[in-house]
Amino acid sequence: MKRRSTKQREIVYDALMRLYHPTAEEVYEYLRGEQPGIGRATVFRNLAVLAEERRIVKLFFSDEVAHYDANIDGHYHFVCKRCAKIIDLRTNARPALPPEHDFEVETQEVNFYGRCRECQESL
Amino acid sequence: MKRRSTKQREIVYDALMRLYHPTAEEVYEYLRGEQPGIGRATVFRNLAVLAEERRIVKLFFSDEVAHYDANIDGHYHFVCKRCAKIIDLRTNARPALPPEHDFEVETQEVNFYGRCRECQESL
DNA sequence: AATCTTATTGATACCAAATCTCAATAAGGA
DNA sequence: TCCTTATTGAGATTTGGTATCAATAAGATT
Repeated sequence: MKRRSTKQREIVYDALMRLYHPTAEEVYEYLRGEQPGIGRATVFRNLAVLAEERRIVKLFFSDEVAHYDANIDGHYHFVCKRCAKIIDLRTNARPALPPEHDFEVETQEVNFYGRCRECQESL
Repeated sequence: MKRRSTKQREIVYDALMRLYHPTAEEVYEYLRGEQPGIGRATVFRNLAVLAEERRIVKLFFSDEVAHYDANIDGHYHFVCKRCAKIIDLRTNARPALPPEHDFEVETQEVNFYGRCRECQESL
């Protein structure tokens, strides 16, 4: 099944570059503003396609909703348990798989959960 | 709101110790066998309570369903993208947060995605 | 440029995981 | 034993995401 390049796919990709770790729903809401007529399923589908093509990254945190990231450089994430902010952590270190395993690793993710600066005072 | 200890909560915890990274639904199905009468919502609720109390760990992978783990020692996970197996990776290394951040880290997770041994041959 | 094949779209229906509601039950302190 | 109220179980509801399908359009072939 040869893949075609479509206007909608690039619109979704462009939107993602302007948003910070949005969910699919958030991308859709954002685009309804600028591109009325775009379908919900189209947004969800194209995010999946883009992730499969490795142009974007699909992220999973404890809120149980997929988030997307146009930044495909390997980096960690910090998630605040109180305000739910997701923050990029630049790093060059990356955890290695224990060598005794025969796994073919394609991607990896490192997530930290806790409290961001602003939320540390509050209960 | 003082928490009470209940029979059902311990039943859920015991079940989790016997299962390997189950989803809440799988715990429920398992318990319906041994403890008919236990409610679905009760299983979901108690898994959440146990995770909040840090007696178990709630895990998030790319299948977008929460998994639970009675092993609370810090360890990594490998997820096979083909057969969906989740495998514990023992390790003593743990990634550190870049020191310039003011975050209070409570938990962290490290996940690898790829192909397990048996799935490397298949398309 | 006209034509053809079929990937993609958008509307909608559908599904499944998780949560919410609420009357009945039971934990555990008085 | 009595009281307060956290917890339970059944079922309804919510919600993120997927499947269906006729209409559209990408892009290869004449």
